[in-house]
Amino acid sequence: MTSFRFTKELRLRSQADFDRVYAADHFAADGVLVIRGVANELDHCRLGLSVSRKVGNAVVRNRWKRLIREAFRLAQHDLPPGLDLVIRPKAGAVPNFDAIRRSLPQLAARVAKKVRQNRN
RNA sequence: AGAGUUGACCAGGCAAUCGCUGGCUCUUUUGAGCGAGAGGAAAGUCCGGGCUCCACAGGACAGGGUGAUCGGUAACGCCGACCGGCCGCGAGGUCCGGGAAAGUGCAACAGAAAGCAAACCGCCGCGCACCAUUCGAGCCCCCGUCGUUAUGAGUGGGCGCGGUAAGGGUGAAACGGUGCGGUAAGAGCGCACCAGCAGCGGUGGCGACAUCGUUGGCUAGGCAAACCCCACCUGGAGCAAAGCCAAGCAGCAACCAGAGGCGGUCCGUCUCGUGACGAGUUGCGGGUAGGCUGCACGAGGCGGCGAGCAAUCGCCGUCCUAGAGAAAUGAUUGCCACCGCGCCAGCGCGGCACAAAACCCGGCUUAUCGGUCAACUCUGGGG
RNA sequence: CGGGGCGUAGCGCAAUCUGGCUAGCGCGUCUGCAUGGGGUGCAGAAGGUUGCAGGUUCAAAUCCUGUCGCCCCGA
Repeated sequence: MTSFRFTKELRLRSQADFDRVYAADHFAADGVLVIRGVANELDHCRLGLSVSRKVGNAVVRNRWKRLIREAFRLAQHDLPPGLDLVIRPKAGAVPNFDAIRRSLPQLAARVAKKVRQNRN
C-alpha cells in the first residue's frame, strides 16, 4: 500500500537548502503557482514554501501554505523523483485547492525537464 | 404595535475517510493505540504588571507621564459609583474636567480701541469771535470815533480746552442685564429685581459638591491639546531576556596613578593602590547557527454561598484545558441548522463575517456576517 | 521585540517647527496665437475632502488623540 504521509523528511528545513534552489534558478510558473527546483541526491521530492507578507494577512498566508502542502502530499508519488521544490503563490492569485492540484504536477514536470537539460 | 437606549452572550452543529503538531502507553527499526490541539478580538502594539538580567547609599534638578471626587486593583492613562459642564422629551450619551483675581506670550482681517483700559464718530459744558444767517441801535460813566458791511445777542458750522461712555459701527470676542431716579450730558453715581464673583457662617455628604443665610465689591474676558505654575507617579533593557550542556575558533588595538566607574546633569559616593601583568571596559577581527531549561498551575476556568449600589473581594467545591521553530487544525464527502434567489412548494442553486497564539496576564483601541436574551425609555391604540 | 521616518494637484516637492496671509513652485494636461503639419516659442486656463475620523481653538495642512497605508534601521 502506498503511503501518503507527509513527514519532516519531505520538507526543506534550512537556509542552505533554500539557497541551493535559488542558486540553480530553474523555475516554472502559471496563473496560480511559481515553482523553483533543483536536483537532490534522494529518491523523493522535498517541499519548501515561500509565502511573503504581500500575499495577504496571516489567515490568507496559512491558507496558501496548507493547500500547497495538501496538494504536495497527495501528488508526491506522481512527481518526478529527486527534486527540491520551492513553491510560492503567483502574485494576485486567490487560493483554490483544485487549481493548485492541477497546476503542481505540470509545473514540476517542466522544472524537471529544465534540470535535466541543464545537467546535460 | 412602532421607535429607541444600555448591557450580557453565541461565533454553525453531528459524523466518515486521508493527513498534521505536542503528550501518555505499547513496540523498542518501521510504527500502533488513547486523549488533546487558536480568538473575542489571538490583531494593532497604545498603556499597566509579573518574570529575567544590568545598575543602584542618599539628595536636588532636569526629562517623561497623569490630572474633579471617592473607591476597586498587582498596577494602570483601565474599571465602578458619584459631582460638574454640554446634548437629548426620556431611558441615556458625551467632555475628561487642576490653575488665566502668579508671571511671560498669542489673537489674522475688520475696527477708534484686542486688554491693567483708552476715546474715532457722537453727546454735554466753557472759551475764541474765523464763516454763514436772523434780530435791529447801541456800551458802567465821560469825551471822541464809528453808523446798517458797525456793535451786541441768538442759531448753525469751525477751532481750542475739558467732561462722558448712554448711543453708532467692526469682530469669534469690546469690562454685567432691565427699569426708575439722577445729571450740563452721562455713568453702579444711587435704588429695586435678575445673572454672576469673593469672604464668613449654617445644613446635607467620607469627599468633589449642593443648598440656605449674611457681608463686601459692583464685574474680575479667551487660549495652558502656547511656555508655564501646582499636585502625584516615574531606573534601563527585554524570553532573540536569562541560565546550563556540547561543538568550534585566532587573536589584535586603545584605556589604567590621580585615574576610572556610577541612569541625563550636579552635589556626592564607590573601586583600585603607586606600576606592570592580569582582570575589566571599548573598538576591530575570528568561530558557532546544535540541544536542554525558561515554557504553561495561572492576579487560572466553572459552579455555589456571602459582603458591596457597583467595579470587585472573601470562603467552599470542582477541573487541568494549545504550546511550534521553514513553524501544527487542512482536504474530500454526507445529514441537519441559518440567510438570499428561483420555481413545479419541497426541491435546486448560491452564501455563511472579522480574523489565527509564539513568555504570561490585566486593560484600551480597531475589524466583524448574522443571531439570542435581559432591563429600561418615548409615542399611539385597547382593557 | 525595539526604534525612526513619510502620506499635500497626474508626478516630484514647498508651506507644518512658530495656527490666520489666495495652500505655492517645477514638470505634465487643456485652450488660443504663430507653422502647410509637428516640435520649440508666446499668452491664458483648469486641476486639492492637505490619507481617514474625532477633538482643542474665533480659526487647523499646521496642535492633540485614535486609525489606515508605505518605507527604513537594530537585535
